[in-house]
Amino acid sequence: MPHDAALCATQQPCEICPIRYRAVCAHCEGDELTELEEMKFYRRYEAGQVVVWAGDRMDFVARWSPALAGLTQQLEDGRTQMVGLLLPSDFLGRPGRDMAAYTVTATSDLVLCCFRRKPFEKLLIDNPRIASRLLEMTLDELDAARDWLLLLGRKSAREKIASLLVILARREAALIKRRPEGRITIELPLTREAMADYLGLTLETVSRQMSALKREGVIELDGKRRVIVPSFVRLVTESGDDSDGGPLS
Amino acid sequence: MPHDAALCATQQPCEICPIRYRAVCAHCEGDELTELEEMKFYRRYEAGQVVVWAGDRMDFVARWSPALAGLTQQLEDGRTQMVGLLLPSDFLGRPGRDMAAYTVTATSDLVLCCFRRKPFEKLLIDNPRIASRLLEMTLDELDAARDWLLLLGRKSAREKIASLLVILARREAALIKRRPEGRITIELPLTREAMADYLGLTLETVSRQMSALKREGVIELDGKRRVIVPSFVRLVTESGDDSDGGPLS
DNA sequence: CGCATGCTTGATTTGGCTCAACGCATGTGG
DNA sequence: CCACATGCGTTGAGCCAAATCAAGCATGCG
Repeated sequence: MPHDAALCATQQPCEICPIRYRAVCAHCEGDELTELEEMKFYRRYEAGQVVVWAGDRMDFVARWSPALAGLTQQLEDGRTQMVGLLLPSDFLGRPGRDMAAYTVTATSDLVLCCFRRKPFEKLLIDNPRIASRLLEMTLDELDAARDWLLLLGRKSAREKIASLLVILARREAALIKRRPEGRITIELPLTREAMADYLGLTLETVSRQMSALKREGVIELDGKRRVIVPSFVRLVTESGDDSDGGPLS
Repeated sequence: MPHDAALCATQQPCEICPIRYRAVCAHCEGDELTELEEMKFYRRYEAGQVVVWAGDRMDFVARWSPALAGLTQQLEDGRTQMVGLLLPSDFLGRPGRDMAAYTVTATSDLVLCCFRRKPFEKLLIDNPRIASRLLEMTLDELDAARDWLLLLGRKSAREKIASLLVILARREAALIKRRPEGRITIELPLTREAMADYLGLTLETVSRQMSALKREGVIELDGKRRVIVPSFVRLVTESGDDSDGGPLS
C-alpha cells in the first residue's frame, strides 16, 4: 500500500482540520486530539484505485477525506452491489474486526487520514466522547442503509435515479449548511456503471433514464458528470418520497 | 399503550435473563445490572400489533424478547419495505433521538424489556461497557443491512426466497450454538405478505417461488409456516451466495 | 491513425407485477 | 349442522419495465 512520507509532513494537525466537526473526532478536546494525532498517518489514492479488498487484513481505521468512494459487495458470478458511499468525514473500518468486509474503491483522488487500529480501539475504551460519536455515526449509517433498502426494494428505475441525485444534492448542500432549493448544480463523481451498481440497475437503464429525465426537462446535462436541476422540488417529486428530508443534518 | 402491571411482577431480574449474554447488557456486572434493573419495565404485545408507528414519540429503548417483529418503511402510495427483523436479544430504539424512524410490528406475541430513555442515555455516557456493546450490535446490524442491499439489488426472486430461509435457519441454529447442516426444519413466523415486504417482491411471486422450490425438492412444506429442508447446502446454492456464513456468530 | 473507454440508443426477451379467480381453513350466527 | 363470511394462500393469463444483446458514437491517448 502506498504510504507517502513526504505527504504526511504537509498534512494539517487535527486541530485545524476542516472536517473535524463532522468526523469521529467531533467532540474531542486538546488532550484527546493529541492522542489521536500520535496514532495518525496518511495514505493517498488515485481515482479508480482500490483502497481495500473484501477479506483483506486491515490494521487501521480511517477518517475519510475529500472526495468519494464506494463500498461494494459481490456475488461469485460477478453481480455487484454498492452498499455504501463514503463521503468526506465518513469513517472507514470497524473497531474490533481485522478483516475488511467490503471492497472499497476510490472514485476520485483522495487522502485518507488513518489511525492505527489497536491504539484507536484502546482510545475508544477509555474515551466516551469518541465512542459515543462513533456510535452516533454508525446509527446514521444504519439509517441511510435502511433508506437504501426501501429504494432498492420498491422504487422504479426512474425514482431510483432521481433519489440518487437528491441525495447527492443534499450532501453537497449540507457541506455549506444550506438546504437545496430552486436551481442547483450537482457534481456526479460516478460513472454510469457505478451508478448502476449503487441503484441495482444496469448501466443501460441508468443511461436511458438519465436521457428521459433530460428530455422531460427535469435535469440538464453539462458534460457527463455535471447535472443541473432547474427545480429541486420537481426532482424530489420524481424521487417518490415526498418528505422534505428532515432538519438540516 | 398496554402496560401490564401483573406481568411485570412475574418477569425475571436481569441476572437470570436467558438472553442476557447476547443482549446490550452482555458484558455488565453486578452494579451496572442493578442500575439497569431500576430503569426497566415491561410491555407486552400480541401478534399483529403495532409496537411503534414511524414518527411516534418514544421515550424508551428496549431489548427484544422472545419472538419476532419487523421494522417497516413506506412510500406515500403504500409501497412497503421491511428494513429490519427484530429477533430475540435485539435492540430497539435509538439513544439520542426521540422520534421512531420506522414502524414496528409484532409478528408473534412478545414481551418487551424497556428502559426509560433518559436514564439509559446517561448510563451510556458513563458506562463504556454498555456503550461498546451497543456499538458492536449496531455495527452488526449495519452489516446485516448491507447484505440485504445485495439481496434486494441483485438477486432473483428465487434466490431471495432461498436467502431468507438460509438466514432464518442460521438464526435458529445460532440460538442453540450449532451450524445448520443436512436435513433441517425452519419455522417461518411470517405471512407471505410479510415475506414479500422483506424481499421486495409481491406476495404472489413469493407464493409461486415457494411452490417452485417445493416442486423441485429443495424444500418441503409442513403447513404454511414450517419448512423442511432436506439438504441445507442445496438451499445455500439456490441462495446465490456460496459463502459458508463465516464463523458461528 | 487505431484502439480503448465510457456512454447512448435500438431491438428483443423475460422475470416479476397486476388483476382476477379459486381453494381451504377457521369462525360465526341462525 | 349448515350457510356464509373472512383471512390466507395458490394459480393462471396477460402485460410491462428493465435486462440482455448488439450496434454505434464521442473522447482521449499512445
